[in-house]
Amino acid sequence: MNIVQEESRRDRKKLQRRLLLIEIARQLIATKGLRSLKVRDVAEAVECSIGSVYNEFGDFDGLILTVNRETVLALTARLTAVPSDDPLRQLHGLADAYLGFATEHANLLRSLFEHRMEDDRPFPEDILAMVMDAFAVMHAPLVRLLPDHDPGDVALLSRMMFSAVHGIISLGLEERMVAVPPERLRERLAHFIDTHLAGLGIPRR
Amino acid sequence: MNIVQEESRRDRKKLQRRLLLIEIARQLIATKGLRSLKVRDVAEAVECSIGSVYNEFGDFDGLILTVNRETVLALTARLTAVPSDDPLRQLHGLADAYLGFATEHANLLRSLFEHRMEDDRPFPEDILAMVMDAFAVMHAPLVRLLPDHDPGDVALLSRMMFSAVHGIISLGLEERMVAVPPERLRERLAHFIDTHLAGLGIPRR
DNA sequence: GCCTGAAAATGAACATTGTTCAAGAAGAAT
DNA sequence: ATTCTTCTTGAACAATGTTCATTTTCAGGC
Repeated sequence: MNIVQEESRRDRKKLQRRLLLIEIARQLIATKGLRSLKVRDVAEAVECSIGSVYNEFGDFDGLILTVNRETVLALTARLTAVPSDDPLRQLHGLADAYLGFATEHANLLRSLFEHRMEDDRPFPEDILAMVMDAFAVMHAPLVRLLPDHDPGDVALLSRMMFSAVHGIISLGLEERMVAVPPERLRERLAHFIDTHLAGLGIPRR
Repeated sequence: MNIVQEESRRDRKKLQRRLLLIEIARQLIATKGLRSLKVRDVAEAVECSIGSVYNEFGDFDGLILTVNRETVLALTARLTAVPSDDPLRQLHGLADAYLGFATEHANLLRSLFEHRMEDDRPFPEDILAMVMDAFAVMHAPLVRLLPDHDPGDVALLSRMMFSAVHGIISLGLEERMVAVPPERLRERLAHFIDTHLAGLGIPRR
């Protein structure tokens, strides 16, 4: 046997199907919500047996977590793509990017934040770390805007600011408990950030 | 038969059990999380049949929603109890009160915000309204602090501010994705509010 | 106290859905 | 072609929400 990983026909098919399973599951979550996701629906859509889902992901949570993992990655990618030339504009861009992502992928984001593990099984460390990373995106621009502040304070501030944005958006987008009208959300978010920055001593432009 | 509601023995027992069912369900949610709540566990703990749970609440969601309804009421009571003599102190008190409630009843609050209806059944209007009410508690003190602002703006601002606090707390309390260390949360929240108020032109004390 | 009709309680049976695993199919190695 | 490993399958099982025919309870009238 070759030491080098060979791309056997079997492996290719297996990977292919793994990707398909994830894609189908994602679409089902995105369109009908996490609660409506059923193993049998996924298996049928992919035209494979129920057992194969288990072979691939261990259990149903495994599939959900895989989708959630990719959701954080997509979110991070979107946040990272925000131009960083101007720190002030970057902060607004980050809030906008999050709002955009939350609008387009409401159910996927909900799945990420609302999914609970069975029993008391621990939440996967890697997803934790990825979410933490995503919530730290405001750190860099804030460091540039507040060069004289204590680094620890800025680190905390950046996560709080993004958590605040998250709270405003996630509640604002719940059609059910509209804390803020959607159409105004964007401008209001920008205003909110400006106000907070002003409180930090950064002049409005 | 009397027109006046008579308190028959039957009615008393029924009400008694209804209260017990709710209490048990609440404790189970509070200690083991919404996902671990099972009809059979509740029925067994109350020593009644499964069917009685259905007679009382229609379906399982009905029981959960009843618990959630009482959770909003408890939250609102706690927020309303915050002294309102000094608007600035009141704002801090409201954030503290929410933090306290979220700390003591983490799972109940999660149940309120994370529970999704089966299929596409609509979320009960009354709970929506109650949550909206709870999220408007910052309105009164902000009106006093910003007497010259547009009333509509203040209404939006108050909901955004509370949503922000909600976001910071709910993420901060997730042991799993600690955006902000719990012990610092309290002081940091106060600081966050002060900064935002400063941005609104209200001098720090 | 007994009878009777309405209301409630019961829990076995059913429906849905996550999970397991023995048997078989498919492919790789020789 | 044969063997050996690995993967796939889906029937069976387990857990859990839901229903409903039957039984029990009990208020009201006699």
